[in-house]
Amino acid sequence: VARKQAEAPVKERLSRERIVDSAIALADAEGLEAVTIRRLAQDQGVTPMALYWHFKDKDRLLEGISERLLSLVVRPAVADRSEQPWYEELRDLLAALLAVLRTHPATADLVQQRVLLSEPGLEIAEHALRLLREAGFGPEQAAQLSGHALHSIVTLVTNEPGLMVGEEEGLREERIRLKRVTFQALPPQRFPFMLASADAFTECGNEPAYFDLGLDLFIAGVRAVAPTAAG
Amino acid sequence: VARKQAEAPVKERLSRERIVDSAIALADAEGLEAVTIRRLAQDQGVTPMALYWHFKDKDRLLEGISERLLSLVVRPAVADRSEQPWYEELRDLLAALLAVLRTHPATADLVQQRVLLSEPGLEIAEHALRLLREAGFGPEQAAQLSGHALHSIVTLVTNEPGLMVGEEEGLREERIRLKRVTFQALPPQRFPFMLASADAFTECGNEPAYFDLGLDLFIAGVRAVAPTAAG
DNA sequence: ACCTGAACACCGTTCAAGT
DNA sequence: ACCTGAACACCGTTCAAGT
Repeated sequence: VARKQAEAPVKERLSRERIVDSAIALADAEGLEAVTIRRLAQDQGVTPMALYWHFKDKDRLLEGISERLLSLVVRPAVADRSEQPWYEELRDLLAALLAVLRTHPATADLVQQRVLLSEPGLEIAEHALRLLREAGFGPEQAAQLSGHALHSIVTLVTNEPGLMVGEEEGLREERIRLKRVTFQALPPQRFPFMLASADAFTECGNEPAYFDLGLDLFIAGVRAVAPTAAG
Repeated sequence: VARKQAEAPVKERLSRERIVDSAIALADAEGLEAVTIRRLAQDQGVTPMALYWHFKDKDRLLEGISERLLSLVVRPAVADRSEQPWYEELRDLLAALLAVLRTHPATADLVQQRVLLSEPGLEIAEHALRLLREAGFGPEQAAQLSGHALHSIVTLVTNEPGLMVGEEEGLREERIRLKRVTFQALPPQRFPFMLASADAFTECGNEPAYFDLGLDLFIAGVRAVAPTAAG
């Protein structure tokens, strides 16, 4: 049997799994725009066209990434309704998704656009729909709200202030400083509230509070527009 | 003075305004991915590098598009608080933004990422912040919620079911039909709720209701998490 | 001030061919 | 079954040069 090489470009066999693995790692390290067919091939020590044997085209590869990440989501168990209302289970479901996406922020947008194209994504959607129907929403509203739920989570991850995936070491502080300076240069009489919030736009002071407010906002909204008094 | 040509590639002078005009028109017609430096140059009957005189790089051009669209937003007048609560004015503000973005759905994501980089964008943000502060939120929460507000609007526009920018004439029906078939092929015992919502995922039955629910959801959420009893 | 020409370093993808 | 080589039609961008 072939011995595993010690150094960088490990040359086992290529496979869908290996490609998706390295694609996610690359996105985490350098951002989604670094994930190109040619770059992945290079990292695997292989010709770009080799990837086309395993994926029809780049879009299918991105689908593969999305599927993998969604499969990592640990959905909450179906709760006993006498112990936990629908909106708490919904919050747990969204929190589970949030936990995965926070680990791979660069891929969040990717996942969002492809949830309904993979089994694990469909299962999450089905779960959300079930809870929303329980809340009294019709099929159309439940569909729309499940989409908004997903999008709220993605927004939280991708728009966290001060976060920027695939950034050079040490550049972060400089970028934040520069952004802060830009904001503070705004005319105070015209933009007093922007100035007051300048810090909050440039850096996330309190991560747990940030994510909690995001989840609360969505859950509170759904409960408020829910038809049943149960909400 | 030079007479205006009747036929397609109108050859007046190039300018930032003309470039932005044609970029928006192109995005509307064929989607944002069609908006390339080279394509824009070709449509203007000019060399690609000609554009670099007017814009430092493509990112600045996209900023120009964003600024233009945000300048089209007609913000509501500052209301008398005894007649209109803060959340109604906020809803009007978001509805004004929504109206513009619905006209150019392909550019919605673009605008979202660049609001704080243009004067008109900053004015909209300032307006939203003022209302949120009135509601009792602190600078950090107001900043975060203004971001969510914007993102909710963009989501509504870009994720409207059945909508897809820059699509060939007549391909829409075929694509929707195919999507519907895919959904209906799901195993009914595992995805009963997905099946029940299949139509809602593929096509928007009721546009006004769709947009109203989206706005209601956000406004209700903000009111619910607002610190003051006034909400 | 405004635009061109030629070149560079990238993309995704096809197609025929190798083993 | 799995991968390579060569080619095509695209990108954004730089740099020197023209008028």
